[in-house]
Amino acid sequence: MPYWLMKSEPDELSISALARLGDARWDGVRNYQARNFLRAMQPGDLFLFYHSSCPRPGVASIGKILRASYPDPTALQADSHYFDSKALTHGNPWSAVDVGHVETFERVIELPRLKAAPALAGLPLVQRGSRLSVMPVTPAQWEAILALR
DNA sequence: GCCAACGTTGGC
DNA sequence: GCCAACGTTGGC
Repeated sequence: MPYWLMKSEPDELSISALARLGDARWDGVRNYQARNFLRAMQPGDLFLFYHSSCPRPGVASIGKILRASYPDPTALQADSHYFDSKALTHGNPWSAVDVGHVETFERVIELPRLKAAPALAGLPLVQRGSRLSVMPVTPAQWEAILALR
C-alpha cells in the first residue's frame, strides 16, 4: 500500500478541520505532477498531512484516502478560487480525491526536524526549491517520519 | 513583506 | 524550440 504526503495551508483545509469533519474532498491541485500522484492513489492508502504557509510548518496528522481520484469539480465552478476556464472549453484535466482523518499527532513534527533527518534527504518536501504539494513517501521515509513523533 | 525557485505563458 | 516575463509557492 503506497504512502503519500500532502500539503495544505491551514486556511484552506486544516488538520483539525479534517478531524472534525471526518472526511473531506482534497481539491484545488493545479500542478500536473501532483495531479498524477493523486491519480495513483487508491482507497486505503495513508498520507501524512503537512501544514504549509503557517507559523510552524510541519506534519501533524495521518489521513487516509477514501475514494480514488475523480474530476475536480472546483475547476468548473466560476465562483471557485480554483476555477480554470480552460477546463470548461478543453475538458477538465484536474483531479480530486476524498480523504479521511486517522490520527492527529500530539505535537507537530516541524520542518527543521524533517530537514535534519538523514533518512528524509530524498523526500521532495525537504529539497531546495521543491514546491510539490502531493508526493509519494517510501516505507522507509514513512517510518523515519513516524519515529520523530 | 521579502525573495528564491519553480511552472506556465506567449512572442518570436 | 527558445527564452523572457509573469504568477505562484512557501520558508523565513
